[in-house]
Amino acid sequence: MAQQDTVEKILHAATLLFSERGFSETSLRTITGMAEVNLAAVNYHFGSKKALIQAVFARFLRPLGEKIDLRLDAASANGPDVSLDTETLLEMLFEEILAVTEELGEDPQRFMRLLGLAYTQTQEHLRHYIVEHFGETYHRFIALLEKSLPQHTPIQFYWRLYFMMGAAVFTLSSFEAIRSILNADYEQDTTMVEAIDMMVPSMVGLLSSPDD
Amino acid sequence: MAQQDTVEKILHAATLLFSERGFSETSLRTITGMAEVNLAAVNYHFGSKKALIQAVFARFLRPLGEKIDLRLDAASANGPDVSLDTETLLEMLFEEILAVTEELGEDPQRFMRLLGLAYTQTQEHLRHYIVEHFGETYHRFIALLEKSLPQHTPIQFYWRLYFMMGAAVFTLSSFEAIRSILNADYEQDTTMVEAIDMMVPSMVGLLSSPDD
DNA sequence: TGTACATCAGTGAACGCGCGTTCACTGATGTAC
DNA sequence: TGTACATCAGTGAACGCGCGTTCACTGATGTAC
Repeated sequence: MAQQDTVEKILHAATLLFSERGFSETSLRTITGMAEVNLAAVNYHFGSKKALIQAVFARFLRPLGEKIDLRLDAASANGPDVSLDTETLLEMLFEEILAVTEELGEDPQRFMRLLGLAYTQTQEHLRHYIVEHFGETYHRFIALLEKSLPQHTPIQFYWRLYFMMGAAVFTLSSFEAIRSILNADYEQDTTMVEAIDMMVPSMVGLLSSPDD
Repeated sequence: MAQQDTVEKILHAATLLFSERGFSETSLRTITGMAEVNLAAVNYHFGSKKALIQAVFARFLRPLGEKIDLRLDAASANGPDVSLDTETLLEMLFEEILAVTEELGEDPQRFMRLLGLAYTQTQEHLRHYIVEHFGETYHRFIALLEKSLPQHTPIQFYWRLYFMMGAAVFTLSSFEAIRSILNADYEQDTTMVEAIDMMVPSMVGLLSSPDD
């Protein structure tokens, strides 16, 4: 068995289990059991549980950052002061999230749940890791989003950005729960793509409605 | 020492520590250490760690439910088909959350963080407990909120409700982090009440903006 | 071509540690007669 | 009023368990001469 098989099997199982249960609720024994590899293989390949958690995020965030940088580079080819509107920026972000998860063969909902967990669970090392490895693209994207909403003061923009992130992370990471309630109470099925299509206009409304 | 002292000391320390670290990341030894009571006192008074987690929520949710029921009763005294507008309902909810936390001598932010954790951490017993003991008032409130937004289909309303809950829980539970970034980047301090004042109009906008 | 050695993915068993829980016990207070 | 008993909040020490990590080892593959 090639090394990549074991590493990839561990990353896939860890993505699945971490997104379902959280980090400290998931043991290495559960992960290696599901991946059908030896318990010691995690420490052999990654060094520690913390490093495995970071690797799970790097698997998504590295290609996502590259894709977004490419899109922003392409947009700025026309001139140095790019200006994209709010909706275009949000749609671009969701498109690339869906593209990355599809290439990795993972469910996009799992990735959104992981992002939510990175914010809400106590994993200081993880937040540092994400800022260090993904902060540049993040700030580049946020700066363009702010530019697309010139009506706000920086502080108003900042609050609304957080409201939006909360709505997006919470909704997409609880997608399966919301979906099953919709099924039970309204006899209506829904897909992640439909949820995003419903969410983008709401997000734009939330971001662009006038101050006070 | 009267029983209430020990019980209350445990509940206070647990509220503080759970909201900061999460449930499985907080050990009974840490809680009893901070509360300055014996380790075995938790199992003596509450029976188990799970029961302690539920008691921490009951301490907030029981009085909150009672207060909201009273407010809704008072509003419906004028006639059986109450109709309150969206903003009034949201303001009422936040007012009562602030009132309850003040009476308990706890920081409202901790309570919001606990609510967020109840959604995002794996604690099935807790979600069952909350629905069982607080579900009635919750559904009564949501029904009135839906009534205040007649322009939406039930499904549209349902999605927007989730967007709003995500934005509220995420923002208020990350309040301290947001506050310190605002301080550092914009040299501006902010309070929880100001954040809520800024949030309510955004929430109303998010809920009431037209479909598609 | 053959032999000796190095590299490296992977393994099985054990390590110490912190966890939630249990249990026999204490000592103060209240109750019955 | 005095004595025996019951109740109950609280305690100290130990329990077994699952955890992340470590370590000596294996066996296959590649490299040097």
